[in-house]
Amino acid sequence: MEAGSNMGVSSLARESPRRKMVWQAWQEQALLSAFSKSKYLSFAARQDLAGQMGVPDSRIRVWFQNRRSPTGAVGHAPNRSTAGSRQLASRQLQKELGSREQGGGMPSDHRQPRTRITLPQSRILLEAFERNPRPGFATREELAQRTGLPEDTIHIWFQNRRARHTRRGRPTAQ
DNA sequence: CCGCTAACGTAATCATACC
DNA sequence: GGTATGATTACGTTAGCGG
Repeated sequence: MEAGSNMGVSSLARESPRRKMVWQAWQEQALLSAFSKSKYLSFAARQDLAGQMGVPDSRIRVWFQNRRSPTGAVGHAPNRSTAGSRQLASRQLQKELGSREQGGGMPSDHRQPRTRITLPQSRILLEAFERNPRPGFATREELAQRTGLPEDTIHIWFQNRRARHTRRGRPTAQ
């Protein structure tokens, strides 16, 4: 399976992840309380909770993602990727949030507003991507400094970039 | 050493900016 | 309308903290 130049992961030591969050008891209670009300948080609600707890909102998002996982830990369930369930979940979120809204049609705070990455910022990220498509926390922080973008946005940018430009890249005439 | 779970990854999808 | 791409989801894996 290996022929030396594998773009692979085995020999490429992964950079250090972010330091693992350790919740205070009162923070965990706040999270549990919010989760019991709804398994999903709008962007506004997530920001609000993060502000109250004094933690980055990305940590709240990850906590909810992990918490939503069946048994909260994963490990089995050979369930195939059912596109239907994703759509359903999205629908449920929309419905929950939508039911509170009425006639307004203000989808603004459901999702984080789209960040508009400028060309100079793109150049910095692209250059970093060529050096290492999976930067660790320290590198992402450095890029955040250099670009002025949030670290979380940079993390997402790399995920999207890997998904769409790494392997079977199809620039489609560009 | 080991269990729990934050952090992280991929793939698909939703949503929006831009033409 | 179609394309590009940022943000969110489900689901699975990796790895750090603390017992």
